[in-house]
Amino acid sequence: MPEKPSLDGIEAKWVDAWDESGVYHFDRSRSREEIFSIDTPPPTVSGSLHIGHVFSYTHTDTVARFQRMNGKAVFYPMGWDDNGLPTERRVQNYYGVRCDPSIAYDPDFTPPAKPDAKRQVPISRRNFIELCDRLTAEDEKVFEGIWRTLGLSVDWRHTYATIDDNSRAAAQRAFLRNLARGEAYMAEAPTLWDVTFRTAVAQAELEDRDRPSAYHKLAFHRDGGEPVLIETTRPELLPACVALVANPDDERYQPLFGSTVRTPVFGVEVPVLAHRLADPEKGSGIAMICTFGDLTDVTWWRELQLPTRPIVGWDGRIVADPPAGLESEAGRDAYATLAGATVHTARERVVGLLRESGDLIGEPSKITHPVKFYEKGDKPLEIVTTRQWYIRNGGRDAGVREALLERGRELAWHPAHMRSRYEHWVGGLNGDWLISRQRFFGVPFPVWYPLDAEGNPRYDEPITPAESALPVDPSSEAPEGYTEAQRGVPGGFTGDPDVMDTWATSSLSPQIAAGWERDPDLFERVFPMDLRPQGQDIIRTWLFATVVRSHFEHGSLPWSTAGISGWILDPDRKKMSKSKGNVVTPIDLLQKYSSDAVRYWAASGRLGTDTALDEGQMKVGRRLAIKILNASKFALSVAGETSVPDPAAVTEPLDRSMLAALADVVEDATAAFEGYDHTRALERTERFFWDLCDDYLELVKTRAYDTESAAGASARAALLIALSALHRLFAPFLPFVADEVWSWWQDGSVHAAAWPSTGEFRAAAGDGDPAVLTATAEVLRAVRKAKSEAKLSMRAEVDRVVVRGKQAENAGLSRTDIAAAGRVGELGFETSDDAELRVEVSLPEAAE
RNA sequence: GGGCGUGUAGCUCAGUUGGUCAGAGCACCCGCCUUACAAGCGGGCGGUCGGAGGUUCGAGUCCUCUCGCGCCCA
Repeated sequence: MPEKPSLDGIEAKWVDAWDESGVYHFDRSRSREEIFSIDTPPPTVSGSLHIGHVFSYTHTDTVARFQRMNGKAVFYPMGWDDNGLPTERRVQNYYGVRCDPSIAYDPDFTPPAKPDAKRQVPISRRNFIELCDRLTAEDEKVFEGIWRTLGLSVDWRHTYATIDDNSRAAAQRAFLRNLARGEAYMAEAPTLWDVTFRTAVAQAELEDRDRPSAYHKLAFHRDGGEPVLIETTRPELLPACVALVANPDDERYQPLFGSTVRTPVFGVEVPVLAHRLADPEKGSGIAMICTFGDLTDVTWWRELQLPTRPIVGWDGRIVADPPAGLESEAGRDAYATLAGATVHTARERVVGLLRESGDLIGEPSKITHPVKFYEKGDKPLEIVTTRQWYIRNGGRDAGVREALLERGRELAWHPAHMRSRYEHWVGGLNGDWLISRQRFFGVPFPVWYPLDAEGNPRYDEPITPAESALPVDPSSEAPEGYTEAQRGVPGGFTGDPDVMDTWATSSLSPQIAAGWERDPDLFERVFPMDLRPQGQDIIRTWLFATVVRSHFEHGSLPWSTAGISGWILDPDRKKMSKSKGNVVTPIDLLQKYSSDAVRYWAASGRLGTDTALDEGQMKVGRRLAIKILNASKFALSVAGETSVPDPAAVTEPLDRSMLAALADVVEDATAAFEGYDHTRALERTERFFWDLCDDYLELVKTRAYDTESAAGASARAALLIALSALHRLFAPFLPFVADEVWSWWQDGSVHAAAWPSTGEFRAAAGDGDPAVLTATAEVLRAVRKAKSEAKLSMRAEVDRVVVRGKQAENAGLSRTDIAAAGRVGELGFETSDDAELRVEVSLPEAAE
């Protein structure tokens, strides 16, 4: 026990000690009932950890530590999400390379010594992935160091990365099984498309942003009648117009239904149709349908069975050839002026053409409206018809949707109201999950296509590998029965060029961590997992996708409980996010206040509750940690460092009272943890501890020094029992200081000790009544108050104290302690019917 | 526009199923070197619970409306 306990260096000391002792190692010999498994969120390693990570990962760690002490073997792995676009960018910049899937693998490749971002060296996908592996391995070390410093009780032998061999194999295996069962399919369909990244994006990655735009009023012509006026924000899509549409109940347009009109400038004849989604209140009540301006166009196109006349290409530019149906010479000439232009330029040109022809009615009226963006993109999404892979998710199938909603109801949510986010998302899906991305760094689809005699891929006859061959890279490996020489030649084969969406891999995190099909023994023991901790922002993505995969593959939930952490708000109560630039990194805070202190702040935030970054709370945590050091040192120095206190020695009513109160705290804290309310467990423990220091410790100080009497032995035994409980109760929250003080008088780590059981303390408390301590402390407080008001030292003598009221008897049970702690000469107790305890304090004449 | 959440002392937050529920910590003020802790200890000031109705013997605690804030979805 140190002379002057301190928090300095406590993190390094215990991080090393825990690593050496392996106290957090998962014991895989235990059966499923004795295991608590956690599907830890894999943080994105291409970014940096921020204080929000510390917040939610601390929540999980308190649960892990509680469960471990509660007798469970805790399976607590850590993953790194290095798969996807953010890493792709980071590797490009870091090494000065870029991925070109057409290049062959070079086993001897070394990256440029001096990376030049402007002259990136093209390399094969396999080389690129190797660099990703190399860089992320370094990044992961940094992350692991921070997590260890924070005190996460992860078993560092169980880590995975979403791009490593096991993850790629798992993602490909799951996909092949989805494919075999018909849960995955390829389709050529209108797809939301980011023109910057030139990739498809999924519904879950969309984001609405308000953008300035303008309604343009256009005149469509018809033979022998007034022109039909429509309003559109996208006049450049006029050549892609396939119909006009109005609401079937709209009397203004009923006469036109079934007739045709001609588009201005381009002179294409299109039908006027009726559809319920046409809003009579919007604009003129009649709209043009283009292929494709927005998702409503896609609905109309599908339901009204309209032709496809796309004009926007993968690069976001107007394609060279005019669409079918645009046949007039004037129309083709007009179109020629648009070919190759960006959407923006095309709009200006079409408006110009409309002005010339007189078909633009009035001036465009400016508006602001929400436009769909890829969440990582900065140009509006276009809709392009492409061939993509999908996984069914209930977006087009009521049966699957209902089954997934039922899974959501099976899951225990903390807090419970988070379930509604899941339900709304699942209920609002409007299509299946698009999982293919036209990117390089990700898990490739394990699929090849035979080429016919003309060299065209036979998409309907995909070639798949055996599961034992996984992971495969179809861009650098030939399928079974083919040689590399047959790649890309007629009669040969071609690899699927796409990679899977990151979520298609991370949605398998429980399977990846649990050794699905790789370590069946482990899988049996930990899956389905107990807890999925995560943020509320990714319920619709990560949580939902994980449920989908598990539902199809295992016919079960992937875990029984979801614990959803809230946001971290900056001091101005704004959500902390990279894009807002208000992100705080944790390192400085950990150093300034200590890891325990930062954890204290984090643990003060309940699941699902947004919490402000509050250094004041960290200060409080630091003080608590220091107080635990000091109080423990004091108690141990008075009571001796006997590691096995004798409950039978606790005979004094005050001591038994304290232990009875402690038993209540243990009961409460245990129940709170079991209900995923870690904050309540902390609050109860902390409250008890401060009261113990302020009142009980002061009351028994003198008595505890008395080594002659049974009363002294009673105090010392009670102190040790309380200390033993408190060290363990604080362990999930303040693991460093808890193990430090535990080590002063106990063998082994507190983190391997048994969680305090209520019975243990009820037995020691015997007939103890918490009211005794409460009443006694109240008397002591009254004495202090009198001294404080008289501006006296707490050591000042008191002539006489008289206590009256119902509780006087309780307080009287510890009269010698009151006399000693308050330095009271004469002490009188009068039990009366007064509910209130009244304390009269007579100070020496001189002081009054 | 819809959904979910939230609004309690200057600040950060507790307040189970309606009846000592008006609390804690921080901050502030006044004291105290009391041999575990002065990065300590003791004491005190401070809000009628966003607003308006309603149910009830009784409502931060239930209902309705309303205002503000956050997030998600349109």
